[in-house]
Amino acid sequence: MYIKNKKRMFALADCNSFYASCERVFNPKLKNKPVVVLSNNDGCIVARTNEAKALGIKMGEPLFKAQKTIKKYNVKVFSSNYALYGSMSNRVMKILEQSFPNIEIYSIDEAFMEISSLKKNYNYYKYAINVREIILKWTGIPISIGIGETKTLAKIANYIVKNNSKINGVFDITKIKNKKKILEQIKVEEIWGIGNKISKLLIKNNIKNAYEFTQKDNRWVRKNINILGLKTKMELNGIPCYELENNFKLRKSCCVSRSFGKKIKSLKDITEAVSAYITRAAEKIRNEKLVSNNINLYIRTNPFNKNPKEYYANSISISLDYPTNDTITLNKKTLIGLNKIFRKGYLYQKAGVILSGLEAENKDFHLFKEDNERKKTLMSAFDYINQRYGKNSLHIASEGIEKRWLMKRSRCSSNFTTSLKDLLIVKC
DNA sequence: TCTGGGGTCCTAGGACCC
DNA sequence: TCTGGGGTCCTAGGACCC
Repeated sequence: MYIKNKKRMFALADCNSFYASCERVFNPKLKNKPVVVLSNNDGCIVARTNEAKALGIKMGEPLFKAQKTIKKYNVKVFSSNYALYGSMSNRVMKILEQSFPNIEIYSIDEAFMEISSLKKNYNYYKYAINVREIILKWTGIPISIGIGETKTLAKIANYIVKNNSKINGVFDITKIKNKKKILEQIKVEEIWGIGNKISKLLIKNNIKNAYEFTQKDNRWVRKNINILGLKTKMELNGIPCYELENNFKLRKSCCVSRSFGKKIKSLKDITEAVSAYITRAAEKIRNEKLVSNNINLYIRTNPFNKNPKEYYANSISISLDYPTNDTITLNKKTLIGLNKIFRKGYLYQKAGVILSGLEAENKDFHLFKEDNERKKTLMSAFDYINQRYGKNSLHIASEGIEKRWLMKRSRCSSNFTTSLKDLLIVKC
């Protein structure tokens, strides 16, 4: 419950160039150097330090397109190391949680905080500066904090910090009563919630910046964009439409998908890959005590290939007879689906499985109860062995041994925070 | 030659019913 | 020849996010 007329305040903390900053923490030689981190399969650039941004390397750019610049300026390149980033993220989030009572962890490197409940006349700016310093000192990760009357304005404030070297890590947009000048400098495509499609539509209608968007008629926005567009517009005007979301919400789907390290042709190789993906997905939902009602499986060739005769993509939705998280049941069903959609003669590039219709495991499950209990015991043993002796110590036969489909990951740093060997190296 | 992965929400349109 | 209308529910696809 919120007191009417009380000024609302949201803060957004966002780690700067997060993945690249993580690499820097454990490799001081990277300080002040251009660094980029790649997506899975060493495909695209997904994190860049300011030095790399200054060289004109774009977010999401395929590695091969940036290769020239990388060589010329000796940019340091890393494969993504999610074990490391996940553990660094936990450290940052712990400090934020201790500093702010109402927090929503929004992504691996971002968190929203509702700060209007802090003391009256509190100096939010000073407090945020202080938290920022603690995080930098204790984890080595630099962050930016934006403060605004709504989540969208906090995002804008954060954007301003990141794009203005004179601002020292924190910007409070609530201090600016007339926001016209500041919003005029934000291009529509930089607004949170306005993506590629909608920004093009707005520009076509002569709306080029955030201020012009705030001046547009509500009915026009509702009709030509959608309800979310209208909410975004209202948030820019300082009217909160989005509250903090609680972090314990059960997820609704679970996806495991990968591009293959090499293009693969045979049903045998795809079977192995798909089997590994569904096994991983089952593990993930078991870990969260969820069961699934539906599997969606898709396979495709390279979508960038211009020759339509060489392109094939298909998917299949498989309803389960009863909700389950049993690896063996899920594997069987998925592989039946795969046999239905697989076509010979194509070079496949990617496959994925999505478990949906997720619900909490029900202990009073009557139908198939005995069968279910037996499977559950087996899966517990399966998970125990893999946790105790390392990932994939035990796996099911259809995953295969050759694994010709495994992704590329040629420039990976060590798991400094999780492996004992690396911890010793860091200490020395 | 080489182009990521994992989520959420909204909406249009089809299926079905009376 | 003439062939309703309105409601609900579900799903696929599209848009967005990091």
